[in-house]
Amino acid sequence: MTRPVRLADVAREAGVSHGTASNVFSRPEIVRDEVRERVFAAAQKLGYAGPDPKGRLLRAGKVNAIGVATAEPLSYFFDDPFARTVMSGISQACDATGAGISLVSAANQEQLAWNIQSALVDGFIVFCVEGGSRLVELTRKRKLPFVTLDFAEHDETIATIGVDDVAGAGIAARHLAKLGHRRFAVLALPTIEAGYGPTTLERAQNAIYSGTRDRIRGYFEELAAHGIDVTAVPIYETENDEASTRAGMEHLFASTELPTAILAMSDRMALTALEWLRERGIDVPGEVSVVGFDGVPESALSVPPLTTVAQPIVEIGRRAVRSILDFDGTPRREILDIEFVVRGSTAPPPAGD
Amino acid sequence: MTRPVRLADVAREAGVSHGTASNVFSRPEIVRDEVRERVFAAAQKLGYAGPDPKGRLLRAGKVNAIGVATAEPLSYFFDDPFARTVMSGISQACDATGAGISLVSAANQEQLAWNIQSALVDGFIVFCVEGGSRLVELTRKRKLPFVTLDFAEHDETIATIGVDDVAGAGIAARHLAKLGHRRFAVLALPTIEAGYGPTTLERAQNAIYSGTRDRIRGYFEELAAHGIDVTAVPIYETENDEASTRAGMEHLFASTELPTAILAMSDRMALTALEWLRERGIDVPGEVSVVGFDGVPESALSVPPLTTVAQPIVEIGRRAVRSILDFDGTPRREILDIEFVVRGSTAPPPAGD
DNA sequence: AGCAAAATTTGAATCGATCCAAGCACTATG
DNA sequence: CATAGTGCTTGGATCGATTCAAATTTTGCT
Repeated sequence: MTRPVRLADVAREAGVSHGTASNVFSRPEIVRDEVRERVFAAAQKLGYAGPDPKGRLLRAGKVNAIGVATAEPLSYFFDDPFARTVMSGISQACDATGAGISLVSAANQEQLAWNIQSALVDGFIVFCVEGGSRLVELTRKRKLPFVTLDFAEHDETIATIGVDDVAGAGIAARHLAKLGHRRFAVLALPTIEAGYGPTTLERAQNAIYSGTRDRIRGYFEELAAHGIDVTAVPIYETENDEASTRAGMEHLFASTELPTAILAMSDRMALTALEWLRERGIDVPGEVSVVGFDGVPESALSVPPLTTVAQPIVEIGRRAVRSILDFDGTPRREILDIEFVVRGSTAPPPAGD
Repeated sequence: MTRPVRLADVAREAGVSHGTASNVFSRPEIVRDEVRERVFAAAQKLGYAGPDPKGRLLRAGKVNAIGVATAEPLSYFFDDPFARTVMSGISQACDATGAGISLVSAANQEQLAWNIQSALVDGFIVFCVEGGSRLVELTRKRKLPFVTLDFAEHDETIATIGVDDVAGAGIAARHLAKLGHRRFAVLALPTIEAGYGPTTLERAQNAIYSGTRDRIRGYFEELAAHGIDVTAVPIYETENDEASTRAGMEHLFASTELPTAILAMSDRMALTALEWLRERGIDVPGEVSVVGFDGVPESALSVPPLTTVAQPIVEIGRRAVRSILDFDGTPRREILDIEFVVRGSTAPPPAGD
């Protein structure tokens, strides 16, 4: 555990200047063969690990890595189906340019702020699922290029990539309404900082997360347009995980007026709902229809396969990387097309309903 | 797009030394209130983004990030179920200590070497699935703490965390043999650099990947012990992806002697096999039994749920991080216990078989 | 006011490399 | 033999911060 060998040590050992020693490693072709050998031999002898990237970095300026930040725990990137799929796209784009990926997150707020401040990256891709705006502020302070995902706050100074949530939610609601459904229930993404439980339309419309707000708006405008009594539609706000979604299903199916159609704001919730219904022997789509949102790969594999509002998730990831790498000083806002994918989880309501 | 503001600029603007300016940001409590305010004001005025981590890094020495390396494309971390689960464990341990995660990989060999050399990390966790030993050599050159996963080469100078592959594979084979199976087939992990197709026992026993070698050994020692004609057991080597596994199933089920038991060296292959069998209406476990290896979360969710040799995958990830963070100069080799999980994909062979 | 102790501030040194203008050695040319 | 040209090497400057011993200012006390 001795002091590590520096380039200067190697240079001294080889009897050359540090400039030449540096050249041996970074542009070997410009130094004389004999000298190069001598330096390599010295490096070998001293056990030199090669130019330390920490030193190089300061001079070079570029880290060659993209930071991906979220306010969730780090495992979010590997556990959440949507995040995972975006990361796939990010990976593809990074592989294509040889860039690395730095995952930045933390268990608590203070640590998160520090991690964002000290992350060695060339730019950030920010997942705005929770604690979005605070995270964005933290990131903005770094004065590096960054792009937000799912951050629909209309701020022209912030680059973002997303889809038209209002339109997407609208299509989902219209699909079910046209099939003849009249009794709806909504599984909503978080509207406030933390916690889950039944909520009201008014509260949902004032959600601090714009994605939640927009999807709510899309659902309800369309339902209203089809003459549904919007005030009677129960909304259950989850934390987009299994436990709170199951609690939501319990709640929605404990009422006297059972819903025949469920609008889930994420595939993750929709898939959990499907599972919950199957466990109780409630037939999907015979008795209840379910529509998801996102279009994660898993949605095609469930039984029955999920009807959902598919975002071009991988493409979102790819573009996010391009957006950082090609940043020209002016933040871009990209709205990508959604595709409504009708699969096996939706059908007309049971006869008589 | 002007030259970024440095701490020295702020110091000059505020009329203090750069030493004091530095203290304002890193130990604000030791500078006089009035001065602190003055420096903050100067920073504000100049649009200073805060101390640049690139500069700090050189002095501090520690990056506070763990590198995770593989020779696969970056998306491997998000697409492969085993990798994903290990990453979950790594995430947990990193969150617990506030460390970040740097994903290091590359599409081609040259780029990979460069990325390993220049990764800004405090240590490496190396996934040795493919190109293991080359990757290990590259990593070793950095002279940073590192730990390999799934690298059973018996080299005392290399830290590793894994399971007893021979024993695990043995249990799987014994389970099937005891159920009465006599006609086996093996879906093997890669034995050589690239490519897939039918292979021989001899070639598999000389696989360049020790994990493959050990599992083969475990399977065949146990089968031989149960009086099975080991030379008649077909082995198909895949690339552990869907396409090559499907090709393997086609091959194995094109023969005249249909197998009643499939030993898959990974859950990923086993799950694909299950799917392939279902598509063809071949009943599992009625007509064919399948045993996987790994114990990824998905294995519990398939229909039927998969009988498999479960590694403590998340724990492997957690320990890998601890192994880097607590590195004391001597590489540790940890062998964790496996657990054989019997689920619904195995049963006695059809009567008369 | 005078002096010691405590609290701040200073500025040079350091972290580990890369870059580049200038210098040197050697060869080719008139 | 002087001159220009080519090819390699040198060493100082720089990247952006932190650190720490020494200098300075402030505070506390008589």
